Amino acid sequence: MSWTDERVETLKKMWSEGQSASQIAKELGGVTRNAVIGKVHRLGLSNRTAASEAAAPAAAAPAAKPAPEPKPEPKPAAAAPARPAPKPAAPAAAARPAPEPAPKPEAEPVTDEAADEVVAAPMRRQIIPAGQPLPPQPSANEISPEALARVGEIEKHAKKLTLMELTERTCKWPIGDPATDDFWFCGLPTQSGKPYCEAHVGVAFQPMSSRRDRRR
DNA sequence: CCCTGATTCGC
DNA sequence: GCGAATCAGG
Repeated sequence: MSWTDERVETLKKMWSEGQSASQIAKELGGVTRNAVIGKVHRLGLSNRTAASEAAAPAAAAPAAKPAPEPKPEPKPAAAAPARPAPKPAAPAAAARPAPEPAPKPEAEPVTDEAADEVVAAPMRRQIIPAGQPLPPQPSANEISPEALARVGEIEKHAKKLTLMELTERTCKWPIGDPATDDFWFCGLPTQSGKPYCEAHVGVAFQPMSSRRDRRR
């Protein structure tokens, strides 16, 4: 596989959308995340709004180099992308990982004002309607209130992954209405071997006894 | 252990 | 230019 214009375009798009290198690699196919990262750097579009600031936040600093070499390499590097903001074309198009949106609502959700605190994260996920009544969940009326309560709680922290973002270790519990944009997968860490996170395993797999005992 | 991105360097 | 290997952080 080579970097055709088309593939590069996809790369640029996804990278600017905040997709991880591995996700982009999967999407493109035929390349590893290393290849993607390598290309990203070669394209000079490395820093995309301080993604993880883990390493090399000041990599762009030209003077940061001790430069023991006799020849001081120019090193373009920076180029200051200064994107004019990625046009919020589609409202709920891509699922943004949203660092820490909700403070922690107590009981009733729904109240979700756009607490626009302009800090370091420019790309804030559009929080749309919110608090929709959950679509019919499997056997919801036969599940222990405790389990349901836990699900309700953890779903507030759901990572809201799209179908493509699911991996073997992300909870595949669907949330919302598949017919609309208001749909995502839980995405929290799976219970190990299970397809769901702990809370969702609780509602997905019920002990027989539990079901019988609560027979009406 | 899973994941991230960054960097190096032989090809 | 490319990307595996490696590094480093979460």
